[in-house]
Amino acid sequence: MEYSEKQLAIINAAEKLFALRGFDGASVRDIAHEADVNVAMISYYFGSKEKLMEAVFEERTNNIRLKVENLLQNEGISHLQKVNILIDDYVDKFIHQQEFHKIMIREQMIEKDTPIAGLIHELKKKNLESITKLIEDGQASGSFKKNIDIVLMMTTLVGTVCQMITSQHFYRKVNKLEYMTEIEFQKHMRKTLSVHLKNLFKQILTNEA
Amino acid sequence: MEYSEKQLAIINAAEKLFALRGFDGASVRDIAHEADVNVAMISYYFGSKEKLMEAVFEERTNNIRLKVENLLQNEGISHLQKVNILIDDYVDKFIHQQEFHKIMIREQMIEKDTPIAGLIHELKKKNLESITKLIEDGQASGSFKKNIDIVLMMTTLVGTVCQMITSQHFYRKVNKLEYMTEIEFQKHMRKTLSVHLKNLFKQILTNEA
Amino acid sequence: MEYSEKQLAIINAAEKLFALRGFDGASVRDIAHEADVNVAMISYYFGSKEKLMEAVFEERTNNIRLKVENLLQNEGISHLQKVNILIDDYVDKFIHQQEFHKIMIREQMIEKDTPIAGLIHELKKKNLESITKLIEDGQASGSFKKNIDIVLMMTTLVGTVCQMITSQHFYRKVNKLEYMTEIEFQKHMRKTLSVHLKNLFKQILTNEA
Amino acid sequence: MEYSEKQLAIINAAEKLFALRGFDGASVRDIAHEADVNVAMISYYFGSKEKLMEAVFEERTNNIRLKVENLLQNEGISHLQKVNILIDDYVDKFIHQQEFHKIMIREQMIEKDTPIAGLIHELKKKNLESITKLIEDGQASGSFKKNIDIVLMMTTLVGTVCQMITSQHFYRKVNKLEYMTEIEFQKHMRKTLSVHLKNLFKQILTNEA
DNA sequence: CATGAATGAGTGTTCATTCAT
DNA sequence: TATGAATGAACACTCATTCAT
Repeated sequence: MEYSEKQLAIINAAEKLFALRGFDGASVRDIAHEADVNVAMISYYFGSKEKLMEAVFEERTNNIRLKVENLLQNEGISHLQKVNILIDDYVDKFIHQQEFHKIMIREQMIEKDTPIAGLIHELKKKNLESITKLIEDGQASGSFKKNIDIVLMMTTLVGTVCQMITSQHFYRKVNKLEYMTEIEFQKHMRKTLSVHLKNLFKQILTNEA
Repeated sequence: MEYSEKQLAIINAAEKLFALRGFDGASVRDIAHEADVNVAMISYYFGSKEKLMEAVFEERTNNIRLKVENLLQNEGISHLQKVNILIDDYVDKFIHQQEFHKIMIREQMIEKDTPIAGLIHELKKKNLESITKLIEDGQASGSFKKNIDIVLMMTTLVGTVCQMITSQHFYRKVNKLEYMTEIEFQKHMRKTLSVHLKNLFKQILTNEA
Repeated sequence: MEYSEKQLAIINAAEKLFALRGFDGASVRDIAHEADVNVAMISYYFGSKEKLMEAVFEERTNNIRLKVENLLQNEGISHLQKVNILIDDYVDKFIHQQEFHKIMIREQMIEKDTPIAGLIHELKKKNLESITKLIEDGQASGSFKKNIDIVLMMTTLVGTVCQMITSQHFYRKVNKLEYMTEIEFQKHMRKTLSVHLKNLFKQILTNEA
Repeated sequence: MEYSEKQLAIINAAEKLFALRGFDGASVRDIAHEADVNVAMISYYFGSKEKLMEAVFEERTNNIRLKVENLLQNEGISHLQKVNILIDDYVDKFIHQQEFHKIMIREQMIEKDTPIAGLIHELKKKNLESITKLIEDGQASGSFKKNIDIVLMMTTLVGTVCQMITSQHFYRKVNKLEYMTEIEFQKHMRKTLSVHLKNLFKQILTNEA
């Protein structure tokens, strides 16, 4: 699907406002105003508010999947290094696409069987499969422990990053990091999360500390 | 604040629907219908939809704080055991009050300076202070490592539990646990999270694996 | 009709708020609060909000009719003096019962055939009849001119006083009488209107200036 | 401000119903129905019910001010004739814009400091200034008496016309003028008021009868 | 292709009134 | 008799969407 400049403006505005106020809290009027287009354009281009949300998802999930395919075949690096690369990749994606991920967090909680719920499920399943391959590879080679609850491990990965995103104001205040610019703080979060999660994963996956 | 039976019915219904659909997604008519009361009762009892949300928060946060005070003085158990008790306490609270915690997750993301944002901030700050005391106690006695990023550690605790809650359907499906009753599955989650988090914390806090 | 203390409190509160905000602008809750009684009392005592309005009317129109009967028979004073007494009486009544008269002004404009419209019509008719007798008496004795449009004359009397009441803020400001207390200003209005209207009536009724 | 046909329909309907039932007594649904437009159009065009009221005022007060400027400079007519022209002008305006003037009467009585209260005050002040000039001109030339309470005089003018408007049903009934058409009756009122007020003013302003 | 105007359903809230005690 | 609780209808207003051009 190729979108025009105006359509992309709408998608960007929608992502921002959906993240900030939730689906119901963001009105199509607000979105249209934010995107600097006529209100009618949203129905005109996307059919409905719900379809716009789906478009946001499709647009943002295109390149969101973890790039694990090439990684698997690369024999020059250790299995743990591969996992570490994946962690960095994931943290980066999350921090750079905070707004979209906020939407995901919200939508995950809704129990309705919407098309979006399906998209999220699909995405998570594929990510899980990629990781599983990587882990099983490491287990086969003896690098990783047996009996690893991969879903639980992923829950800690995703959960820690999510929580850091949703409560970043609190984290910043408590640690007195208000002096940083937004970008500096993002780098700080990125580094901190990276080190922290690599340590955790090393412990989960291997027997060493 | 003491609430009547009807008021509690409204609070319960509101908690459920706010958790499921978000504040804007849940209409007062829906809530009234769920609570089996007249729509006007909500304004009558709580003044407004916003005030109802605040009532939900006040009602649910009354007993939500971690019971760390008595724990600190108990000298019969090790510092790590104290932390483990706290983890169990936290996991229990979260699982038994899933719906309220979903609301908290949602509200955390909104950047507006609402009274509720203040309540959440206060709650997190107090919990953090409690934990900090416990950890510093352990550090002073040499049981725990120095240089522990407590906020980050808490982020992993809260994040992992949150993520488990929000994606429990996915977790259940992938692990083929649909055969369990809701209560059995909750027990399973509780146990799994408890063991997992205790392991992680042991690694974070001490030098042993 | 005898009213209890509470009923009178309600009637007084209703008069005040109906005058200030109009019938629809004053809620029964406001009235109950102003009267310091339970909301349900209003329906309980008076049946409905409309009936309360009627009660206000009945209560206030009991003694509002011009006391012309005795005046007619008094042969010690001239016809013009009798008219002047009536003018003073009318001005006094209006100024001391400003609030009720404001309600009357409002209700007069509604075209619906309410019981209140009937009460107002009746009151005006009786007042007109009283005046007419007095004027015709004066005409018979040769004191007053023939061909006097009594209704039109009364329109000027009532209209001037009404207008003074409704625009008293404007009158006070323009004439820089803010330094007066409320009571002083009422006395001032009373005197000014009295002199002014007596002059006008003298001109209308007689041939002298 | 230029209004579309639909907007004018709304303004006309609002004027009618506000005059008849007062601001609070006239619902936006009634107004929309009277104007034969969708309820939402009122918010769409005017923003709110209050803003609609303001629009009614702005629309109706555009040409409502007394045309005294040219009159002052005209040297071919006497001062009293000028006053008489003004009286006719005023009576005409009032009778032709009865409904709007009813709104003014109602709004005048509310003590709140609304934008509309300000508009009314401004209008009355300007009208008063115009009249004052005219009167002072006449006084300077010796045509009019000294020591005239102009505000009081205007109170009689405005009050008499107001009262005639608000109680026209009574006037008509008492004088047995029901046989007239609405327009005939309006002409009758116009003529009657004109003669009556000119007489009164002549007496107030000059020494002759 | 694009848009201002328009719509009907829905929002949270307040209303006068009635109910149960 | 007196009242807190409760009700259904109505309130002004906003919503996502559609229409006419």
